[in-house]
Amino acid sequence: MEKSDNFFNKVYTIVKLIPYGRVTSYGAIAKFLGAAKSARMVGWAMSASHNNEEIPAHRVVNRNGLLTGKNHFDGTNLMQQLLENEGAIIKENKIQNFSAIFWDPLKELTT
DNA sequence: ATTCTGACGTGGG
DNA sequence: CCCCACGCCAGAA
Repeated sequence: MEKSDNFFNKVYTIVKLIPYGRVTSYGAIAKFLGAAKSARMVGWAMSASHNNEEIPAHRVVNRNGLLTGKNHFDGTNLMQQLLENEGAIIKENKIQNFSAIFWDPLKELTT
């Protein structure tokens, strides 16, 4: 049934490529896929990733470094704990050192 | 078909 | 950095 969900596959690939202790934003992935205007679709695909393989969705946050999707995880602060476990500083669902651990596929993945 | 909402982004203040 | 308004694409009611 893999009609043309190529978009999803790409998102999963990028997220799975995110190194340990690193995070990226939906917009960065969306732009990398050429759908910068559809950053929402990235998050939408992420919701589907929940049913797919083990995708480190906790490493994907919005451009503000805010854990917008933490509400979609199993627990209440599961996403935050995972990120903190990787060395991220989170306060009130916000990554303090976001700019420090930010991983841009357009910059790091492509050269 | 119409309307709302949503794991978002950008621009202006 | 935070808040407000608008734009975008897709799915659900």
